[in-house]
Amino acid sequence: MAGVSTGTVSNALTGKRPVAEASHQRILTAIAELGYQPNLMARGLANQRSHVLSVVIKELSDLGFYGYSSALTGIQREANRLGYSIMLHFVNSSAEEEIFATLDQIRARRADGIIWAIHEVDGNRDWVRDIRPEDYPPLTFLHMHPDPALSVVAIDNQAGASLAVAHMIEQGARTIGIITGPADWWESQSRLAGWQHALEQANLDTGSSLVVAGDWLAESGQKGLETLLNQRPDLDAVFACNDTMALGAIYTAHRCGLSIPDDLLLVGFDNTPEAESYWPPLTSIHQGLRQSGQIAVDELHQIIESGKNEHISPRQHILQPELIIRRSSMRDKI
Amino acid sequence: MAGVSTGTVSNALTGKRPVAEASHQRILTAIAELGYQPNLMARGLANQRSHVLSVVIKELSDLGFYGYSSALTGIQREANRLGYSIMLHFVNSSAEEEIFATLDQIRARRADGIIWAIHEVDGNRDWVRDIRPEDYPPLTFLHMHPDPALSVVAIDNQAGASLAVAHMIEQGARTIGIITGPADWWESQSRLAGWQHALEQANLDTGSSLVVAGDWLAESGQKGLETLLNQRPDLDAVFACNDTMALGAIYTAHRCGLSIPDDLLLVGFDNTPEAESYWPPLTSIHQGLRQSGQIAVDELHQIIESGKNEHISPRQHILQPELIIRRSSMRDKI
DNA sequence: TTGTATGCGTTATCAA
DNA sequence: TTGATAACGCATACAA
Repeated sequence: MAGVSTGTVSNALTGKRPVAEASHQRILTAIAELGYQPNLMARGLANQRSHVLSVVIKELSDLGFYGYSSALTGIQREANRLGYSIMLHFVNSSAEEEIFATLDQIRARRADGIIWAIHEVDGNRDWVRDIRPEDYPPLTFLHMHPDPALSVVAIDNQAGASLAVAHMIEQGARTIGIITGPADWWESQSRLAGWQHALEQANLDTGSSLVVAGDWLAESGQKGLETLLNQRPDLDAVFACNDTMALGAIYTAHRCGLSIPDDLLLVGFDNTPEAESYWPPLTSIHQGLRQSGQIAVDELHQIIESGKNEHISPRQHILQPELIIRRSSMRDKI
Repeated sequence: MAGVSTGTVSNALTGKRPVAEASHQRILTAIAELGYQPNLMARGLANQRSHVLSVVIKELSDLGFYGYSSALTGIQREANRLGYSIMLHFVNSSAEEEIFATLDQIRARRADGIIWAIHEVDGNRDWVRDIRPEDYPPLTFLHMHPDPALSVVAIDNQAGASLAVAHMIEQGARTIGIITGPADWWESQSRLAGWQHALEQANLDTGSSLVVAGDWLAESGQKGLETLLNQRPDLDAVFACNDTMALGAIYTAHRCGLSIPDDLLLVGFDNTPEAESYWPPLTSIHQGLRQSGQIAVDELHQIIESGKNEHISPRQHILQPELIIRRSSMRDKI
């Protein structure tokens, strides 16, 4: 008799109930011969558990890829370790229409959890207030404004920006401009606040002529520095809110015959792998993006495993960034 | 009576059979009230169709993110349009162990199709020969060596490289070095062949002292140009096989006091958004990565819809890249 | 230790 | 046009 019942096969595969060694062997060889693969849709249906994590990000095009890519790497590694598959969703606008279309898709797929990693823009997280939590799987927000009512994993952007600016002050800078991201992004606001805080600590100018908004792309860094130089001929340092815009600023400095760091100090944010090959090599703020992705998965996994009925109180994970010093900010060259 | 049978609900939602207007309305309002979402796992189980596409890429960390990110964007857009969800899988090594673990996961999830977008390295696609095709869903290879027996969407890397080199020859270059990617990558080999072809056409030197291998990262571009300059003091142009390594080459040129383009012409590959903010702005080869992702999805969709039993003969899509000229390669400045 | 029966949420078949 | 009923492939409670 080659036959074994389906129940026994199930037990052999999941190991939830003991199976005789003989049967176990027969099942294994049969599986190998037939090229059998368990159907995870059926299993999910029976278990009410899909072992799928939905990750929602903004469309990667145009935008800096580095942030999303790094976070995704951390997410994927940890998810894989814990036995989850990753479903990827893109959202482009802040239109509620699109957001709810995505959420519906996630619900329909019965994902076990959601990592919401859309950069926060004024008001584009309001939908959370409007939904019935019991309709959705556990939800963790990645790289967004901490909120005690929600599960959030984020970088301390303000502290990072302060780190950058304080460092330039220490190097002797007195008139420090900033090229921010779009004004409605939380990250922009947070880094701007950090810049301002560090300057106030040192009693330095924080006037609006020192602030210009970019859009994270290199070209806006070019124009940003142009504008700053026009507004403040006495400018002696710049904090660019990401490395890509810093690259644009370097471009403009070259074009204007200004030497970095001799005439102008420069610090970026992100610490992309390329930053050390800029000319000059760029001082930058390192965020633990991979780590934050990992933490988000762990957090979610914990909530999922807990049964989520016992209403775990949401946790806030705030990671501290780190200053990586390179030549672009060193007044006295080595 | 508020009751309608499940079958009618199914028909109302899928529209596969006519439903009375009255019932239809009642169903719609009930759905809205209850916050009902169809269970796609159950639907998939019944339909033998998951409406999931599995995308397999190499882990993004360290590697240049640009290529994968762009392709992923194209894939996601088209998949979304056609009603597929995207499952993302990472593979790191060429170990068959890891490859088959990934393939097993995909099979277990019953994906409708696979986009295999791991950069090809010597022999790491051999597994295709060992599998029984009937065990797997339709499979399309993205950015790999065309193979008449397989469905492939790729860029013509050789043509792109030739474009780059021919352009520099036209600008007056006579001793043109190349910084390739890792020697075992198909892309590297292909671009190297294009470099060689263009030089032979013009009866120029293709000696091994003009070739140095990088690893796609900026730092290898730095060292690459150093090596080339040591080996060939007469070097007057360089083709870097991606923009990131070109950035490294620019670094070294600056460090050595060489002017690009006055002393050295430089062309990259990828045409990343940052390339135009390098100093000098970088001439580069534009690949239609987003488009190739889209084509891969369309291709797959077509095979899936066809029922795949009628053995569609696999198609090869080869996209032609494009030369984007910027200052780094212009002998006579404007 | 193993087989049998039932349910998971959907679609499809067949009557009504 | 609709309602019952049997798959789909797995897990599980209950018997054996």
